[in-house]
Amino acid sequence: MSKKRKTPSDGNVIKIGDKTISLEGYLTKKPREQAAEPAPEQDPVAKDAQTKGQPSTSLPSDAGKVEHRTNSSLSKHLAGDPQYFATRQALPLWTRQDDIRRILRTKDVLVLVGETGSGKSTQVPQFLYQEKWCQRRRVKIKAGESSQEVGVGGMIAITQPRRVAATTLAHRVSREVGTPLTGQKDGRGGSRPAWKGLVGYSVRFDHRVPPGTRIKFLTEGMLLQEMLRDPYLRQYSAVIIDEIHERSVDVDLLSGFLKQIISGDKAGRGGIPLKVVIMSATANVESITKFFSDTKSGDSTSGPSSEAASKTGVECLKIEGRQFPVDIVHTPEPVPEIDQALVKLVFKIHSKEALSDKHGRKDILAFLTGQEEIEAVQRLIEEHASTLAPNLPKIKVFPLFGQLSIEAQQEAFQPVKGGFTRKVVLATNIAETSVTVPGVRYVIDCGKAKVKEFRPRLGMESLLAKPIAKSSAIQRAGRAGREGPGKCFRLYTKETYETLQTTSLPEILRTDILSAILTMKARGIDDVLSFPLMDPPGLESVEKALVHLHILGALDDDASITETGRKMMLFPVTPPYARVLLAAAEQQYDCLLETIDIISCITSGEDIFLHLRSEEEKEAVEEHRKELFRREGDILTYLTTMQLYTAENADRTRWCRDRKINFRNMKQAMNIRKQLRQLCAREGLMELPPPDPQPFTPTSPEKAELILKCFLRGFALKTALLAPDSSYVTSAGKHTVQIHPSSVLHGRKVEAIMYLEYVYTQKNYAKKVSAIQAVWIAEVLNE
DNA sequence: GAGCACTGC
Repeated sequence: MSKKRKTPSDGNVIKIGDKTISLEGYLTKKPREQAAEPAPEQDPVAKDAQTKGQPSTSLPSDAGKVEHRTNSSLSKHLAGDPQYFATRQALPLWTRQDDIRRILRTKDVLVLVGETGSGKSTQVPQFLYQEKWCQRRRVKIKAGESSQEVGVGGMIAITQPRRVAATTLAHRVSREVGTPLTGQKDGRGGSRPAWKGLVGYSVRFDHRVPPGTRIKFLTEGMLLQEMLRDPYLRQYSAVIIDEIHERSVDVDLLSGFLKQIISGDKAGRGGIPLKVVIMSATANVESITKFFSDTKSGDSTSGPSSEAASKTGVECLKIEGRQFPVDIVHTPEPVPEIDQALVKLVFKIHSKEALSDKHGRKDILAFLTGQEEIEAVQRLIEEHASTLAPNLPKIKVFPLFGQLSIEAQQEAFQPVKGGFTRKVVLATNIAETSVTVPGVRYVIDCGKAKVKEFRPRLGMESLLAKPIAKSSAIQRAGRAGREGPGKCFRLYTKETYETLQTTSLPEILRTDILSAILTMKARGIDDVLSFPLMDPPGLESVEKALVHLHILGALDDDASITETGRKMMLFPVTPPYARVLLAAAEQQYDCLLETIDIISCITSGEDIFLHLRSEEEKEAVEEHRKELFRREGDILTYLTTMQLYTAENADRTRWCRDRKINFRNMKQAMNIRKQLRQLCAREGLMELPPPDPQPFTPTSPEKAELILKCFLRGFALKTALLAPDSSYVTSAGKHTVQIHPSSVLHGRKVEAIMYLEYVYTQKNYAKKVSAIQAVWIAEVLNE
C-alpha cells in the first residue's frame, strides 16, 4: 500500500501525499467593501472612452443626455414588418404590451409568467426598445479623482439557456422588425458589415451584432462573459432573462449579479437604472420575485443606504398561454413494469384513437429515462407492431436522445413516410426543453428522469433515474397540446403526483460549483458565502470548491484569486482543464497543442466514440478503431483520434462513419480547438500552428508522459492506486473504483490510474482513464 | 461490460 493518500480530514486540514492544506480562513472572511464594485482599471468601457478621446464637456451627470444616433435607414422600420403584424397581434401577449411598458416606466424589475406560446421571447424586447428609458445616454462617471463621460444603455439583452434558441429567436425577431441580421459571422476579423439592423445575437463561435443593434439575444454564459469586461452592463438599458425556470448555474449567477446592479447605488452606470425582466414559463415564481424584491436580507449588496433599495420595485405579471386543453390520465395503481405498461398503452392509444383530426396528425411522444430504456421499449413495440391486423394503421418508432446523430434526431421531427402510419417518439428529457416534436397529441410520461448530482463529500457524481418534479410533469403534459387538444397518460398514480416536489432542484445545488466560485472570485466577490443567490449551495460544497481551487493554484492561502486563477478564467473550460492548459504551456511540459486537441475532444459533448451494441458493429469498426487506441489510456487515444481526424483531408464524414465516431461532436471539437488555439496565441502562450491538414506523427512515449503529467496538474485528486486485491483505491477518499467499460484501460491492471470523471451509476466508475506512475502524483503536487 | 440535458472571447 502506498502512503501517498489523503488522510481522513479532521475538518480543518486536507492532506494529500506530503502536502497539507489548511481550510482555516476560507470561510471566515468578511466582505471587504461592497462586493459589486470592481477595480476601476478593470473597466474597459471607461478605458475605451479614454482612448477614443471623448471630450469631457460639463454635462449634468445625474440624468445624462440622450445620445442622438443618425440611423435613418432604421427609422422607417420602427413600426416593424407589416407582413408579421397580424400574427403578432394574435399573440396573447399583444394586448398586454401597454401594461408591460407602464410597469417598467416606474419599476426596475418585472417578473413575467408566460406559458408556452404566449410569444414573450419574441415580443417583449420589441415592446421595449423604443421606450425613452431605453435610449443610450452620455453620462459622467467618477473614476478616482477625475470623472469621464461614457455612454450608458441603448441595448436590450435577452438571454437564452441554449445557443439554437438564441440564434433562431434573433432571426425571427429580425424578420419581424424588418431589418437584416448581419454582422461578423465568426468572431472577430470579419469585414465591416454593410447593413445596419436592430437585432443581433451573440453565442459561442457565432456573433452577429449589426451596427445599431437594439435587441441582442445571447446565451446566459455569453452575458456572464460580457460582465467580466463590463461589470455594470453599461451597453444595456435592460436585461431580459428568459426561461429562468430552467435554473441553470449561469442564470443563477447572472441573477445574483443583476441583483447587485439594481440594488447598488447605480454610480457605475452614472445613475441610470438597469431594467430587468425575468421571464418564466412556469407559474412558480414566488421565490424568484422575493429574491429580486428583498434587498436587505443579510447580503452585502444593498448599497450604503436602504434608500436605493426601497426604490427598487418588483412587479409580477401573468400572461395566459396559447395551449389547447390536455386531458390528464393517471394510472389507478402504481405501475410495477414501466416498459410493459408503456407498450400496452401505446397500442391501446393506437387502436382506439384516430390517426388524425382537423388539427393535424395525432402522434405519440413518450418520455423515458435513457438510451437503454428507449432501445428496449423500441424493440418491444416493433415486435408487437409486426403482429398488428392489416386493417389497422401502421406504427413507426423513432428514438430521440442527445447522443443520436443529427440525421437520426431529425427523423423524429419529420412527418412519417406513408400516410397510414402513426409516429411514436421515444424521448429522454431532451423533448421537455431542448426540442419540440411536431404533431404530438398524446404524451406518455413515465414520471422519471436521469439526473446528475454532485456529492461534495465523496468528490464524485451520480447519474440516476429519479422522480421528476410537478413542474416537469406539467411541462411534459403540455407537449400534447401544442397543435390541438391532447391527452397525457401518466404511468403513476394521482397520489404519487401529489408527492412530487414542486420544482426540480436547481443545477447549482446538484453540481460541482468549482467554475461558479472561480467566476465570483474573478468578479471581485471576496466573500462568496454572502453573494446573493436564489438557492445558495451548502457550506460543504462551497468549502470543497474553495479547497479544490486552492489545490489548482487558482486561489491564495487567504482565498483571494491568484494570477493563475485569472488566467484560468480565460478559457471556456472547467478550472481543472484550464489548469492543464496553463501547465502545458510551461517549458518543462511544452505540449499545449496536444492538450488543446485532447480537451477539445473531451469537452465537445458526450463521448466522441459511439456506443457499439451488436457484435457485427464491433467487428466492422474494430480494424479502424485499433489504430486510434493507445496503451497509455483514453487521453492519448483522444489525442491520436484528433490528430488522425485533422490529418484526414478527403472525407471526414466517412472517416467518422467508418470508426463509429460522433461527427457532430468532432465538428464541435474542431470549433473548440480553433478557439483555444486563438486564445492561447493571443495570450502569448504559443505561436499559431500551421493550418490543417498536417501529417500524422505518433506521439512518442516520452511526450505521452509529459502530457499525462500535465493532466495530473489539474486532476491530481482524481487518481487511484492498484490495491493488492486488484481493485483500484482512490487517493483522495479511499473508495474502490472500477474502470468504466468505455475506457481503453477497461480490464487492465496498472499500478496507478488518473481519471477525468468519477460517476456512480451502477457502480463507482472512473471514466476517461489513463495509466500513470504512483510517484508522479506526489511529484506534481509538490511543484 | 455501459452513457439525462445544456453552456463558455
